[in-house]
Amino acid sequence: MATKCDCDQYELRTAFFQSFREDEVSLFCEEKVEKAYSRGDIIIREGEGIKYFSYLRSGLVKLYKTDAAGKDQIITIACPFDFVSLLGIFSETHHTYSVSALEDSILCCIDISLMKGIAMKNGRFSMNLMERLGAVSNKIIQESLEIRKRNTHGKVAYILLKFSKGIYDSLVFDLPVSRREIAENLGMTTEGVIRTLSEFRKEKLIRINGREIEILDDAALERISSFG
Amino acid sequence: MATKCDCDQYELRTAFFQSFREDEVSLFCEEKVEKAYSRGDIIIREGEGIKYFSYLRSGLVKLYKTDAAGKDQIITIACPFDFVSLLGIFSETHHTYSVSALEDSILCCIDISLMKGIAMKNGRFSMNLMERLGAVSNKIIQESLEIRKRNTHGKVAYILLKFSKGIYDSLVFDLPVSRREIAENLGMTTEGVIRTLSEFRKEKLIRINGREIEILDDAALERISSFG
DNA sequence: AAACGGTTATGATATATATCATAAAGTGAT
DNA sequence: ATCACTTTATGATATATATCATAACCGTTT
Repeated sequence: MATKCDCDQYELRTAFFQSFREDEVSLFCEEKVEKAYSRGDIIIREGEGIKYFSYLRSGLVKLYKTDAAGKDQIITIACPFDFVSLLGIFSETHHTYSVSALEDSILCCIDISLMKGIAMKNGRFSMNLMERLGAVSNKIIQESLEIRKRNTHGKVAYILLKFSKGIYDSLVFDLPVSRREIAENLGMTTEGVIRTLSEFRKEKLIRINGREIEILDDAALERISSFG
Repeated sequence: MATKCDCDQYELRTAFFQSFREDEVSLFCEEKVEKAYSRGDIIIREGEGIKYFSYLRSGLVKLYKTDAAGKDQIITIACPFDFVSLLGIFSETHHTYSVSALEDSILCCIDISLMKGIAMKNGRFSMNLMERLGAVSNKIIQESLEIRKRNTHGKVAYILLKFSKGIYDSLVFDLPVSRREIAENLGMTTEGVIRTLSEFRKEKLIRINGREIEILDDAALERISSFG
């Protein structure tokens, strides 16, 4: 499951680690491993010790928490080159959320103490990392506020537009999640999500075919998303 | 309004900047200013350019966003030694939220580029900062999830317990916020908050005298908070 | 003291949303 | 192919919550 790093160094340096010194790039690539997961695999379990700093190389994953009653709450859906490790990574010893694969995914993982070691010695890298981690955390906080202020119609319109514009960049796409998972992300019930999607379909805002969605009236969805 | 630094270095080094070198402590203290604000003062306006990195020395502030309709959404309430600057501080050029004083407050501010300069040169400090900023962002995300999963009774119980245990460490305290602000924090209506508080009063869970609250039945509130 | 604006408060009502029940369709395992 | 199980779907109903209306109260200004 784990293979040696095959990232080309160019990508590494531009996308993430512009601030690495040459010897650090080598060290990083030497130590980094890629791990492949299939759709549905659990990648990280809440409560596990933190071993790696990791980011998503390809695929799609969800970050979520499970409460005492066994109900899941999805924190966010992470796209390629998002960090799977959030900020807690340096202040916590154990994961505070679980991660699982929504699509077949490849993660790049590097030993957390090595990561800390490099950050400790290289302020520029540390800053770079802080900027990136900060942007991710910020995005999660913003999105959480955006969802909170909407009613059910606005929430569903919001997430459809997020998939269409933010993730797949297409008016037609396959939902990577079940209606239940959408509900867990939006703080709604599964039936509520299904019903709202059906209503959008009846109003000819979208076409539904199982998990395949086509946005028919983008402007109307935008209106519902920003109004509701 | 702005005065020179008078933090004693011991506090500085232990609470925040354990990792500073001696010359950095001097530089930091040389450049740092304290700013005093009165209850109600707006400290930072959403959209303003980021000039300072700052943390709360004393008092209580709220971080919030104002939407197009003029409605506020409170992101979090920050206590002394919380950072007022969240993670965006290094990835954004402008503030993405406003900050105002709930109580008379003193902020410690340091020029953002100086902060970046020190972080850039001192990896250990940078790591330390990242840990602290990470913990704050993490707390906000966690709290947002906690609030989201509760119904109105659970939400109000949750915030009462937060004030009692998390902030004032007392069963009797003065609410630092209006009912409207509680609503803005919990994603409820003002009337909903007032009504719920009245119900708690009628059920003898709390005593209300204006903004003064006394927790009478802590266990029941805990039950409502974790169940609802 | 009076007038004003905001906050707290409560009731009546409307509406949004969840819950419950049921069923069809899809999915994976044997 | 059949079975078990989950997901999607829809209707009926219950419930939670918001909205609207009104009023008392409080602090501030005139």
